[in-house]
Formats: sequence, C-alpha cells, structure tokens
Amino acid sequence: MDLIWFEDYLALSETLNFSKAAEARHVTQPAFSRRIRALEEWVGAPLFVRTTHSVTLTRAGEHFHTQAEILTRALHQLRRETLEVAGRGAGPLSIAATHVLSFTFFPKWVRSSEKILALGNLNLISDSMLACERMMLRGDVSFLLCHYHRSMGSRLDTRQFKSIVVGTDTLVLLSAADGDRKSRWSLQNDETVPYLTYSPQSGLGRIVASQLVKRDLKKIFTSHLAATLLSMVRSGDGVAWLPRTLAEDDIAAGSLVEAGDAKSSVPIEIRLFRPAARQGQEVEALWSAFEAIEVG
Amino acid sequence: MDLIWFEDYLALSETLNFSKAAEARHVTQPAFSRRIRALEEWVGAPLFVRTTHSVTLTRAGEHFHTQAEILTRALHQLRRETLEVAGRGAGPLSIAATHVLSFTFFPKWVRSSEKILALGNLNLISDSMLACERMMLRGDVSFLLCHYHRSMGSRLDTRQFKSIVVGTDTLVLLSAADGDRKSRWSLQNDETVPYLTYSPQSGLGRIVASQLVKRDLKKIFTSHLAATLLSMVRSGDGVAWLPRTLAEDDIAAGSLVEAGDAKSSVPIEIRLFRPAARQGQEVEALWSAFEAIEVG
DNA sequence: ACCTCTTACGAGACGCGTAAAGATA
DNA sequence: TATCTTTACGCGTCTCGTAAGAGGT
Repeated sequence: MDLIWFEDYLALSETLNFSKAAEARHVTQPAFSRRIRALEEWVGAPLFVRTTHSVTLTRAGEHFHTQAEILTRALHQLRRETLEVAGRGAGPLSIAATHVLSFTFFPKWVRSSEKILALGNLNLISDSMLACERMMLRGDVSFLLCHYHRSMGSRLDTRQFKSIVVGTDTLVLLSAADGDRKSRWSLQNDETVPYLTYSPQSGLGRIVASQLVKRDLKKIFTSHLAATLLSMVRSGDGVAWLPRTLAEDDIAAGSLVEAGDAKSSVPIEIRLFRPAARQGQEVEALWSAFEAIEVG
Repeated sequence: MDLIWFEDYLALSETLNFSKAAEARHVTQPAFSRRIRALEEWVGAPLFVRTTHSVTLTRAGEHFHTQAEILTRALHQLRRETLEVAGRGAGPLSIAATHVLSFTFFPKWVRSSEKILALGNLNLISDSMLACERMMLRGDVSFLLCHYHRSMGSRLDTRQFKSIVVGTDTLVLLSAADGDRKSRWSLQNDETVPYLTYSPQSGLGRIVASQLVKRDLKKIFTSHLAATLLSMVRSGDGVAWLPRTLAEDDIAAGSLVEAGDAKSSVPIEIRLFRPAARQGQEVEALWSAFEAIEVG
C-alpha cells in the first residue's frame, strides 16, 4: 500500500473525473487510472463505478472516504512531529489564509498578540479558499484563516476540524462614486448593472452565491481576487460585493459608496480553523495564543 | 511512503536487530536495511542508531512508535471494513486464542451464549501468546483470548487495547500420582525434581516466570504447549505448572496430584482483549455479546 | 576471528508516458 | 462524433538477492 494511492483516491473522489484528478496529481491519466486500480486491488473491492461519462463512489468507496482523509493527514502529521522531535524540522508552522485576508486582516491580527510571533517563525501561505481547504485537508498547513458564513458550506468537516471566530467583517455591495458621492451605478434604475463577481473557488464567492439574492445584475467579469474586483470597482467598471475591511479607506474617502440597500450587506465572520485532533506541541501552543485573542 | 515500511519499522523496533527483523519480514537483510533507510528518508530523520553490535531507537524513533502502531492497524482495519461494506469481505471475524484455551475454555465459552455463533462465522486462530499478541497488534485478528495475570506484562498497551475477564483458572504444580494417589515427585525431598517448563513466548510461561518463586527444580524440558507438558507430566517425567482447567479430568481421576503446597498455585484470569478504538459493526456486536457473558 | 550492518552490482519487476482502442452519450 | 477510460507497448527506474566490504567486540 502506497500513501500516494490514498492521495490519488482523495483527488479522484473530489473531482470524480480521472483526467482532472490525474492532472491535479501531476501524472498522466492512464498512470493515474492504474494507481486507482492498484488501490482497489489492495482494498479488495472497487471504490469507484466507472461509466463512460461519469465516475461515482461505490458504497465501499464512500465508507473509505472519511478514514482515508484522516489517515492521510495523520501520516503527514506523524512525519512532521517526528521531524520536530528529531530537532531538525522545527520547520516553520504554516498557516493558510485567503488572499484578501493575508494583507488586510492577518497583519493586524498577528501583531495584536506579542505571543504569536514569539512562538517561532510562522509561514503564511495565501491562496484561494479552495486551495487553502485542500492544503488543510492534506495537512500541509496547520491553520486556515478565512472569511466564513454558516451558509457557505465548507470542505472542513466539523468532526475533523474546529474553529474560532477571530474577527468580523461585512460584505457590502460597492460602486464607484460620482462627484457628489452618489453611486455611479444604482440598483433602483431599470438599467442592468454591470456586476463583478467571484469565481467559485473563492470563499467570498461561495458566501455571495449562497447568501445574496441574485438581482438584475449582469456579470461582466469574474475573479477569485477581491483586490482585483476592488480595483475594477474603483475604476467604475461595475459593482461588486467586497469585504468592508478591504474597502474601508475608499469608503472613508468617499470614492466608493454602497450601491445597494441595507439588505445588500451581509455580516460575516473571520474564522481560524485547525484540525480537531491533538496536534504537535508548537501547534497547540500557537492555538492557545490564538484563543487568547478570540473575538466572540 | 509505503505501508511495508511501517511494518518493517515495527518489526525492527521490536527485535532491535536488522537480521532478525529481516527474517521476520521475509526479506534478505540488505533489502530490509534499505527499506528502513527509505522510511528514515521519508520521515527526514534517523529513527534508529546503529552501532556495530546494537540497534536502538532515537528519540524521534520512539516518538514514531505509538502512532506507527496505531496507524498501521487503522490502515488494515479500514481495508477490512471497506471490504465488509462492499459485501465481499463479510470475511469471518478472527479471534486469536492461546493453544491451550482454544480446546479447553474456548468451546464451552462460545457455546455459553447462543448469540455469539449467531453473529456469523467466527474464525479461531490458535498460536503462542507472543504470536497472538503480534496478530493483535497488526490488526490481523479482532480479539485475543488468553490467560492473564497482572504481573505478566503484555505488549498490548492499555491505551490501545481493552479487555474483560471471561473466566478464571488456577495454575497448579502437578505431578503424576503413584498407585496410592501420592505425588510421584515431592518438593519436600532433597532430590532435585525434574521440571517441565514453558518457553518464553508462551503466556503461561510468562506468568510462571513472573509469579512463581524459583525452587530447587531442574529444568529438563521446555515447550510452549501446555498440552505437551501435561502429557509428559502424565508419563511421570516431572512436574509442571498447569492450568487446572486443562488437567481437571486427570485430577478428578486421581492420575495427577498437586506436587507443591498451597502457595504453589496461582489464581489467574482468562481475559478477552480487543482494540480500544471503535471497530466495525460486526466486531462491536460481537463484543457486546461477549460482555453479556462477562464473569466479573 | 566473529558478528552485524552497509555498499556494490547484475537481474527482474514494476510504473511511467505515449499511442491506440473501446465504450457510451 | 466527441469525450472519457482502459489496454498495449517500449523504456527507464527501483528494489530485490547475492556477494563483498567495513566497523567493532
């Protein structure tokens, strides 16, 4: 049994598409197919049902899933912990954060407790929500900092991961302002408003999709970066839901104004996730420090 | 990372001898050595310190141990459970029992509850205590039935395994009887009494070694099978500590008699062990049935 | 000298990628 | 026909076992 088989399995169970999963695992599709087959032979039962145009999990495959995730992570954790004990790998702890939080919330937050930086160097990895979740699931990072709303859904099972609220934010529908601080775009008008939106792998995109009623907006641009949307909103290209923390300077300056009514804004949380299982000494120490500055 | 590396590691950490461990793993010693090295490279730190005539665990190696055992077992369990879900592997549950219990205690015990056999076929594997413990640790069997005394020591860590008492027994020093039901051998005499004993891999051997004071006995024969010792005691070849349940017919018939004083007999338990972690549905059902006929 | 682990080397097995084939909408 | 997976095949790599080497007691 090879660990890569488990990782292959997890990739395939996510995409349910051999070609996509093979690409994600950086092997050719036939090689990937063979490796899945090898796993199934090791288990002794098929885990996927292949029809020509769809792949689904068998009941056995579904049963395999939870434990496979847990065990894969446990194996990586064991390796890291052992390295730590050996004295070598006091390797920097990694924290994943979504792009926007990494330059807005994160710097202030981490400076708010002198303990945190004192605990050794911390490695910040910033990526899209989807990529961050994957890193978390693989055990590549110890923490995940992201925007959160209960309706958004998460790949991080609450049995396997726990979280605390470390900050709050608001998603507001913003538009560039005219000279007189009036919104350039208005939802009251009949004209369809050009709308800048998030791609699905973005966490904010998931919140917007799950929470905000689709109005008469015309999607003209998609990005997973809130900063990109902000920049385009500034230029007057359209409206977008942006976290207030990101746009607060522009709002204060009057260059951006709310384009929607009160119901258009959504309070959201900034949460820090970690694996529920007991982690190494360093991780637990850092978690305690984080808990000490927990918000709500 | 390959699962065999973990199993290699566990074998080596037990013997602390590359050649012996290699033999146990059915590979040549150089191949085994390379595989250990591969594991160490995967981890990123040495797990063993090799001096020319001894192998010991590094601190990292020690840290690795507990989790390695748990994870290896979890992997095997996951495989079995998945097979079970697939419907194929409703493979018989296996229970390991020491040789003597497999034909004395086990048959009566398992018949004492009609539930047990109703729960599907049960596969009894009987071997020496040491081999049984190893099967348990590897996850090859779901239960272990063995004689137990608190002083005997066990490889089955109480954090990873739990047990219940399912019966009691007594170790008594027995000898063949003369015509008049007197012991053929007597410890009162000055003559050194020929002594039949258990090899160390036997569970009873461990109890005897840990518990019973060494007297003026001359070891003339060693076996890990109580039945063999019984047979030799019958023939008058010497004395041996035997479980009363094994010898009860001979004692009742008067052909075997106690050769020692009251202090020579030791009450022992018959215990059933299982992994502490939650197991598959079938295992848990069977455990419940076993608990229902627990002795106390 | 003897015991134990590591290194060297040739043979075989195994997994990879490319390319073609099979299967279903 | 288009899309997705499996099969076929040549090739490189990796691991094995044998045999020699190195390091201590």
